[in-house]
Amino acid sequence: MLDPARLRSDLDAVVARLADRGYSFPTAAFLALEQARKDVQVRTQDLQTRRNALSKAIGQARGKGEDTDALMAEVAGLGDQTRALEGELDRIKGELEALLLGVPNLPQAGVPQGRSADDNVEVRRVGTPTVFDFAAKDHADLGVGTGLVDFEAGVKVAGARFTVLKGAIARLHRAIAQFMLDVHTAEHSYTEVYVPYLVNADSMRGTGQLPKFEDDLFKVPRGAGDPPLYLIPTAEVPVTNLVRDAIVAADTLPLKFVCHSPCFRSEAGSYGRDTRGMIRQHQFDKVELVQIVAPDASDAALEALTAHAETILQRLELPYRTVVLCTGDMGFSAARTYDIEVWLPGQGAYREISSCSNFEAFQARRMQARFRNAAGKPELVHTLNGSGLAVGRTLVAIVENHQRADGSIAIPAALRPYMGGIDVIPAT
RNA sequence: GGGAGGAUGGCGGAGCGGUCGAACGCACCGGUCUUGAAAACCGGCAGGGGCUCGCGUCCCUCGUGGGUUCGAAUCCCACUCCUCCCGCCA
Repeated sequence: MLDPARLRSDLDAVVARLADRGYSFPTAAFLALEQARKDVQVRTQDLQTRRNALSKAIGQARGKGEDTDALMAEVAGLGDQTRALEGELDRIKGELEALLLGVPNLPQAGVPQGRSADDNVEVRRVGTPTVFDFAAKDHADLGVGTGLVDFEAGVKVAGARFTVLKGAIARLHRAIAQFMLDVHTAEHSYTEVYVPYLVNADSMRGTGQLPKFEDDLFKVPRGAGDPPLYLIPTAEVPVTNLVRDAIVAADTLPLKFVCHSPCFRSEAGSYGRDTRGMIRQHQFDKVELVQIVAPDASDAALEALTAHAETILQRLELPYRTVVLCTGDMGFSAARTYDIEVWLPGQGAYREISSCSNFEAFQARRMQARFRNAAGKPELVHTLNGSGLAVGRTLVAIVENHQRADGSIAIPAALRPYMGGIDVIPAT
């Protein structure tokens, strides 16, 4: 959520910056609501003041044994009037909040101007696209070729966009996650956390998935009277919400968490896209990096977090590039985002394998996540997160980049300790 | 699932329906004292919001939501969560 004070004091600049990312701020509706809010709030508070003063006077008079009939007559009806106006104020504030919850974050200064992914700017490229002296296959063919990736079983058990892994490929999947966790905890000093995979609506609202993107989520209804839960689309949600409604001590910052979890996405609206293979699944694993930092530290933290994610690709000998997303391609809650794209020979393209963002105070304001600053006053923290990395897509990248002419797959050296020492997954 | 108790500021913990946003203690901050520190003493110290150039001032918040009342931390109802006991399951 944007800072309401800034919206009031600097509306034109905010509207202009939102337009840069293709969002049209409902200025007229906002101004009308804001005017109504101000008007009703002042009247409400005025009534409350009078009611409180008279009530207090009644108490004092009673204490002295004086007659209170005159005061009682004066206050008669004030309570009802006040309650009516309070209800009106609540309604207006609710509308205002609903409006603001639908407004995306402001891009940082320096984020390139653009409308789509075509306008993203490459900031570095590491390694070179893998070349083969044989006809390379994509991961779907390779996986089926090993007999260890079973797309049909996934469809039978659950449906489209679900996949079953077996044997050495299932182990490779596990090895990738273990490796990432070990690197981030041991070398990058993140604290590993295990969290719920079903969360409540407050958590989804805190990180920005609700109210606007409910269609992207799997919603789990419960018994009558119990509110629904939601399957997490990323560990970002439960992990970042650890600091919701909290005031943390300044000396505990930065908080750095790493979390391996499954992620569930409805993929509504992506029909027909990436239907082949396991690039886009309803369920996939991800190792997520989350940082909670002081505001003045968030820019540097984004660079560091992105580098932590890139380390994994380097260790796995995978070529990649890092791009900064343009204003028009950024996610709803982000102020600045780097996407890390791994080279996929099967597609002959770089494909997203990690997205690292600084949300500044956008999520913190929704969550009321604060720290006690040097002045001793609560102040909103900044939140960041990034994939470090998506496990399923890393599996795809390894299979495709480390394939051999006979259809077997070489295991990168970094993963062999996690694979019981084997260095190749043979084709059947 | 059954029963009992509880929820108050960063923490602990008081609070006959009326000067209670809340005693007291701890923690924290500032000061006096001290070579420095500790101790002692003095003072400060919840969050959010409105109006105001500012000094200020007003409103809301004692788990959440309703209700009673001129007035609710305090009374009533519902809900949530926590603790303990019994049962059940892992």
